[in-house]
Amino acid sequence: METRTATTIFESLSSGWRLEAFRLLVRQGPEGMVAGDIASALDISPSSLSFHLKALAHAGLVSVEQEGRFQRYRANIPLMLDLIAYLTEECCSGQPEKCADLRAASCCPEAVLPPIPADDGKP
Amino acid sequence: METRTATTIFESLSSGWRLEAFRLLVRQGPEGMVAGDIASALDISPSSLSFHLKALAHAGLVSVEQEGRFQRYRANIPLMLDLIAYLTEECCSGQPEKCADLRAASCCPEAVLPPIPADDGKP
DNA sequence: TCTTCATTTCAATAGTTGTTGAAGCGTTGT
DNA sequence: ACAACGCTTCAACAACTATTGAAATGAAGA
Repeated sequence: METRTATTIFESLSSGWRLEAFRLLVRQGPEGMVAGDIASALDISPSSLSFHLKALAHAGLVSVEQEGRFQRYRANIPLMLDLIAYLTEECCSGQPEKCADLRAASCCPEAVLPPIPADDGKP
Repeated sequence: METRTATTIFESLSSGWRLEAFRLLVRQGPEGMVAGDIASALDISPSSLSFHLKALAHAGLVSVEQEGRFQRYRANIPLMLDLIAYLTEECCSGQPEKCADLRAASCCPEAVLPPIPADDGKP
């Protein structure tokens, strides 16, 4: 992933409204949600929500599909996972022993960082 | 994690300089890096770097320690992992079958999302 | 003590972001 | 055709963010 792509995504998650909207859509899964329902759930004006959804869509974090007179939004979960991979890749330059303590500090680290490769002694 | 905390972190990763600095520190691991070396590595002015490191520190993503006349910065990896957990929690409202296709779309999804609990038929 | 060095702080400036309410656009139902 | 609906776009404005270079701070060595 390019730096530019990642910063655009982070920027899109840097507002409370946008983060809440995205999390709502992640919770909703493939079903997604139409704009009006998101606005009701977050208690935000349609115009303001539209502004924020546009930023999320521009970053690629949500997709839109027209459905009659509604606009249905869905979270782009694969992109979210790519972002996480980008953020965690090359942690401690791939020297797992340096990472061990840091990994242990989180509740379920092995679910998040790439697995520590077993050292089989080969070059 | 509170929304406010998360948006502050995302905001701190929404600039190219800050994201590059943080990734550099993640790669560096517990050893960290002094400000001057970060500035050289990124080819940025000390004053501008200081501004950006301050934002990362304010978000809690990096820590600083004085070392003689140097300032040593280190990535806060546990916080990074907490953020990831916050972002991925409750994906598809915990109904894994809805998530299956989305997980499959990423290169190594089981390393990133919480494991899918086996359905043993119990209530 | 005086100088040098590493880094941060400050002030000025230019550019960007978010909110509001009104207007616009396409879709649906009468 | 018309009105109602759902949503987006627009313009104006206030608030915030980043960059620059100069000045300040504080530690180390002569």
